[in-house]
Amino acid sequence: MVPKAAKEEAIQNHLLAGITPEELARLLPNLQPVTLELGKVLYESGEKMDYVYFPTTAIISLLYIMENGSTAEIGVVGNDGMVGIAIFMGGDTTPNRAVVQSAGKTFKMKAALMKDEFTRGGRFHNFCLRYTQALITQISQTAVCNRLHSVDQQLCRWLLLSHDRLPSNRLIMTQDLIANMLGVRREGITHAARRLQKAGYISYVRGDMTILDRTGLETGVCECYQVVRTEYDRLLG
Amino acid sequence: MVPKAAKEEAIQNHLLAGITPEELARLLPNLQPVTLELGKVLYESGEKMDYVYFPTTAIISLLYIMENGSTAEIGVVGNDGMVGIAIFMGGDTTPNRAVVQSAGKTFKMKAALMKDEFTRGGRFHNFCLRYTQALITQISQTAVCNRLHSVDQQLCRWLLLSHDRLPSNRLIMTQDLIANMLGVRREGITHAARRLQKAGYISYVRGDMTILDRTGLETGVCECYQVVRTEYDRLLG
DNA sequence: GAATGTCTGTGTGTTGACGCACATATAGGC
DNA sequence: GCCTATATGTGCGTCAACACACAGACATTC
Repeated sequence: MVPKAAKEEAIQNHLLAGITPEELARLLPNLQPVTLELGKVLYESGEKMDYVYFPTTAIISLLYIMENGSTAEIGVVGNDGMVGIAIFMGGDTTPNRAVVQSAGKTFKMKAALMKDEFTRGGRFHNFCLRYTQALITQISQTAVCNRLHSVDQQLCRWLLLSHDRLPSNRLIMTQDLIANMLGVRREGITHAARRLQKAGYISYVRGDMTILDRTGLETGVCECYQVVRTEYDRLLG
Repeated sequence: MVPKAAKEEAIQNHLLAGITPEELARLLPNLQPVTLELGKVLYESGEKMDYVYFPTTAIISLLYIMENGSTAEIGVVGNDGMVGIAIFMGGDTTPNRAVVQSAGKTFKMKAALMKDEFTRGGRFHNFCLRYTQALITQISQTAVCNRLHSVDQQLCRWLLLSHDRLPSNRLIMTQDLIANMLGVRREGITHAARRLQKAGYISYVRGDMTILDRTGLETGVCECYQVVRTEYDRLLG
């Protein structure tokens, strides 16, 4: 039996909300709710993926880890999508780490079941592919932004992308961790965050950040944010 | 009738070379050979794609164009892949421009025929998806490289990625154009290229560059190149 | 061979981000 | 309350890349 509450919770994830009732009915018994703590690693680079994850309130960051240990984020996944696209794309692994950026809930499903449902075709298949294209846009825009924009702009972009995937205005995260995500120095984030706080857009105390004025953040962001946002809406809206 | 010569030429493209004989036989009558000049734009950002392109000797660059006109490359496609993945991913467009970086030959095919063959499933379907995953890795690594590495390292990476997709050691391309691809200043490329020439790795005269010592370039490159190379081999090798 | 346009080399000053060092502030355990 | 670990603020020297300016080299055209 599938309790109705599980369905209500599952469709907080936009992909699960968008598929047909028949598809959802097939998937629901296989979706296991999991609560993820900050910092939990879902996949290690090159590691075979056993599960696909559909976040509802958690946010997952996709990171590349350099040989010297420095890191850079290539994309972020929340209730807009799924973690583990390599499972149906055919590669089974990626050279990235998937790590929990904001604690919360997800549903996980066995990789084999994911492949089965994907190969049935149908709307689920199409949704997975369209989501993948949206993710490609996000990664592309990260590349562009890393090349051409300032740390200030990138912090705004990152905060807005996170906020879009967050159930509240609070983000539990130290400046040191944000710096690791963006691949910049911790001091760089301190400077940028102070400016945003002085402007009244955010407030923060020791790893507890609150977004006070989204519109303000949007004035400080580069065009990259809107490009990604528009593309997600176009492909999955 | 499909002349045998056309088949010989088509399978210079690795995707076309890897699919089943039946699939190739179905596609061949629909593949039109096209010779592309340097600078030719295949798709504009947001423009509906009418054709998918399978390069054999040409190289296509995927660029993002900022509102202020500055540009940055997010990926490069040669005989290893195809241009126009948005056609089968379902989005039909992308926010990027596809422009010819190195003149040469491609085969093009109507978007509708591409979709038909893709939805048949089979090895072609799987190859398209695996190629897409490889491209994601390339874009991801571009993001990482843009964040963490020097112009010198990035030029080496770019030259090696291009050389892998080139039928010869010659690359017809001015420093100004390379700068636009990498999203850096022309002078930055001048400096980096001079160092590589002094080291004997390359030689160049007014937009005519020759790669003399690949192994040398590999000593100057960051790990990003090898990550991408390995992933292409794993997924499509 | 003169004129023009394009490509490459070089200099100067500026700036954004880095690396390092250390000061201050808060939370939590004992 | 004290201690320690962690988080944030700040200063300073360095450096890579930037913007701008212009000189020289080569190619093409007439």
